[in-house]
Amino acid sequence: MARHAGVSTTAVSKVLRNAYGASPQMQTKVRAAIEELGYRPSAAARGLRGQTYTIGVMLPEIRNPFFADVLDGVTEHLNGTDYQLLMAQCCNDVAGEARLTDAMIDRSMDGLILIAPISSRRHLQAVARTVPTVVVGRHGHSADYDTVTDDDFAGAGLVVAHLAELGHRHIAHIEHLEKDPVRLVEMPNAQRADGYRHAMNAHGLADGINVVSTTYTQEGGYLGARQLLSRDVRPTAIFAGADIVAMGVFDALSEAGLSAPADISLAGYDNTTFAAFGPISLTTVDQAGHQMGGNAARLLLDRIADRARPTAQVKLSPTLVARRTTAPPSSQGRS
Amino acid sequence: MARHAGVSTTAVSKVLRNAYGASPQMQTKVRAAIEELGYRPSAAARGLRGQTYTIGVMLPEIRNPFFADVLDGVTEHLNGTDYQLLMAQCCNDVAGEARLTDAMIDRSMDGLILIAPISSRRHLQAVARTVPTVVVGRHGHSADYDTVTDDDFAGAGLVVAHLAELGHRHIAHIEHLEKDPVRLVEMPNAQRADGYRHAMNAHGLADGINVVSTTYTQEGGYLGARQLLSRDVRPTAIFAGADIVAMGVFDALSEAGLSAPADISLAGYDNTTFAAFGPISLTTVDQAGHQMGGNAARLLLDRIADRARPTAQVKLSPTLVARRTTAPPSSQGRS
DNA sequence: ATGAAAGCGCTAACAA
DNA sequence: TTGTTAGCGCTTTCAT
Repeated sequence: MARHAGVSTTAVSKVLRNAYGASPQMQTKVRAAIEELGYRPSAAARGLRGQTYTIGVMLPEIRNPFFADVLDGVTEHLNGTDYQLLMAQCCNDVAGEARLTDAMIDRSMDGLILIAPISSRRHLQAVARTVPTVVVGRHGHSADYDTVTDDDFAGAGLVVAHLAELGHRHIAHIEHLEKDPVRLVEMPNAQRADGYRHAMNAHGLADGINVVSTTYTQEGGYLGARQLLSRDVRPTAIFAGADIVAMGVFDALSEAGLSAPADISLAGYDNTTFAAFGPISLTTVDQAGHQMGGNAARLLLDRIADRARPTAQVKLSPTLVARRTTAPPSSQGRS
Repeated sequence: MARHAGVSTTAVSKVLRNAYGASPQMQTKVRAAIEELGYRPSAAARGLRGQTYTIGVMLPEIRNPFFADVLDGVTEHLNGTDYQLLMAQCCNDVAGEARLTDAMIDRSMDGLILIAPISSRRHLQAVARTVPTVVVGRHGHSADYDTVTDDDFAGAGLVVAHLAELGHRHIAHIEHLEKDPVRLVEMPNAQRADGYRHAMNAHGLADGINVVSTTYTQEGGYLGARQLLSRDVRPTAIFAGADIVAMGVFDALSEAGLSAPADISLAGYDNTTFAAFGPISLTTVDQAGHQMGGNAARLLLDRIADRARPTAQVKLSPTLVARRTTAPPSSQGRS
């Protein structure tokens, strides 16, 4: 290739990287040869010395549209740069996450964006010390990685305020069961549950606090709702910790011959496309996933440029999206 | 690392790859050193000589749950192997697809799975000649790449048969507008439209043929349905070419104060989680995305093992999933 | 069975 | 401004 252009490989390398020390005529000569031979530099070989121009994104679940929003934000920010985004879905267990981060490091990626990781803090730190890393959707400072989060505590408060304003006093919450002490502080689900309790107290609704612990899945929502519906005192509103959980609640409601908001008000969290869908029209909280992704990408590129820069914590504010599944409590709902 | 174990780098390499020529004692010695140093082989450097153990998946749209199903099938089949899956979302335009396939080739991936690509056949061939490739969700033979498809023609037939059996005679179809002559034959959307026409004729419903061309998006479904509803002769049933299109149809129906199946029957295609969701309960066609993914992974590994093997075309049979959005036509629906 | 040496396609330090 | 040279961390002949 270099021979074809009649120059040295160094020259080619320089032109490719727009590095210092390449005359205009050299540039044209090399570019012509590149064009002619359809030459493409091997990112793999390049990675042995310099950068691979590859950024890895780890996502826990591809089906959750919220993560797709985040991804769009990342993609958009990276458009026009030389970086290529490669993502991998992860398996929802700590060992799998470690395997995946290792795999990305082995492939000498230039930077990693970890979305809602469940790994130990210790592992995240180790990863971040090896390769520039941004953690999305997990609270907690670190000197090694930047973070982008949504203010989940405040978001839960928005939901409670909305329902309280409609006149609900007995507002139940379905949370994702969390036992690990670190994650209990850092995971969004825990923050939402805390925010719920705090807001209930703040609105003088301490008596209406009612939490069911399941998982952030449709199944979890279904089981949680069944539990709530079977209790002596039935809540007039349910705040599901995620839209996907609300889907499960819908299932349980229709099974019980109930509907929202006629019999019970229902709110979710994430503003997924599912929530926005007309026939559903779920009241929910918008996390601005797009912005989160954009911020993550920006922070990552900044860190790649300067690894010594102090870490940043970006916290975005959620907004309530009131739709048709929430309404004032029906009289029969009170008990 | 080799020094730490007191052996040559060659020996380490051999142990790592379970290659011939490593005594048991050598094995243990090396493995001990690996453990001790927490050593990880660089997949990047490895790629310069041998394989990278990386498989790339290109998907057009991460939000479509059908693609997630396919991905699950691929992942499951690859579990337990040394291969790591990395995916990238593509931009729905030919140039972007080319950029992405190039990027994956530059990163010396061992194999590619292209899901529903819109690139020219020529480009696909060029890619497949460079790296083992399996094309999913696109009809048409090639001597260079294996294919995995669903029998879309037959699937459309299932829908028409189901509706005809219910007594519908005027069944409209919303298709994805396709002009490119090659894609007109190879793309699933075109096959579905063909299958629809064929089945309508076969059932003696040639008069009821009514096709609207928009796009396979929610917006496309909305616009298509509005067009159908505004015509003099209103169909008693709508066959949307994809579940996502059916979502748009729902929007248009509720806007017009109509509902399915009371006023009009509605069927989709893909059996996405959305269709299965209780309150929706959309009649649709199941493509067995999971199986498609598994087959794609299997074919790819086979091809990586033997690049000369003749290509295979796997065509899976879809099944109808009758749910609650289809019913016999209401009398007022006839016009 | 083992290890020395060459080289995969690049980039970076240096010399010309 | 240019080209020469020495690696990056692996795999792969080919001697030993």
